[in-house]
Amino acid sequence: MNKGTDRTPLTREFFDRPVLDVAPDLLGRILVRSTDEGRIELRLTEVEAYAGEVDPGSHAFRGRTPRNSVMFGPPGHSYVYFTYGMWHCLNLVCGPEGMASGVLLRAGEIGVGAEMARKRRFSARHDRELAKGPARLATALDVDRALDGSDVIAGPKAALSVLRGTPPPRDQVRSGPRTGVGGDGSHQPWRFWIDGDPTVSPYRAHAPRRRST
DNA sequence: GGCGGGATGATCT
DNA sequence: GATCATCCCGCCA
Repeated sequence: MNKGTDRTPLTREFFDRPVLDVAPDLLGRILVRSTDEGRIELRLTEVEAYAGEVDPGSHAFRGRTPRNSVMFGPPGHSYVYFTYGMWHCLNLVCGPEGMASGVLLRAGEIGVGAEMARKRRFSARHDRELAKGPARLATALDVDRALDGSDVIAGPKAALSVLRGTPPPRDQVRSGPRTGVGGDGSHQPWRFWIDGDPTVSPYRAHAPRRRST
């Protein structure tokens, strides 16, 4: 990790903005996960924006449910969901409150605590694959539903927090369609990543699963 | 390295 | 009962 990285936690105001402002601005920030075993730090390299109840790709599209209720609460909190029967994904809720918008954290580079991440991600061949993909990121950082609703601006001692880090130059930020989102939500360029970064997950077009016969 | 397909279960209609 | 913001393995090149 760069010397001179800004280790100040992000503020509530940072998250209390429209999701399309917050999402690209999260690139290069440092996500800190603290557990009994130690600390893992990850530099965010890929994210996706989900624009609340107006976005067909969003869990909040059909309104508030017990699972997604955190998305409707104050910005600066984590929303963790369980999917495909096996995996967790980590999101950060953005403002304004009640909009139910969030940013899916899709990939990052582990700078501190790689040993712990390797233990949890034993099948990864290279360190750049430890958090390449949203479920891998959550697995590497030991994130599950127990962390749903965590306040991420409480400082680096909290279970989950985000520090200012070092955002990339504007011309290194790319955007494109979101991964795995079909239907009306598929054409918005709401996926953001750092150009050329080896930890960015490969794009896969949305492919409807075959009907079982 | 690039694919096809199976695994697996909470959630919501 | 369909959907799901996925990953990994095995196979082929």
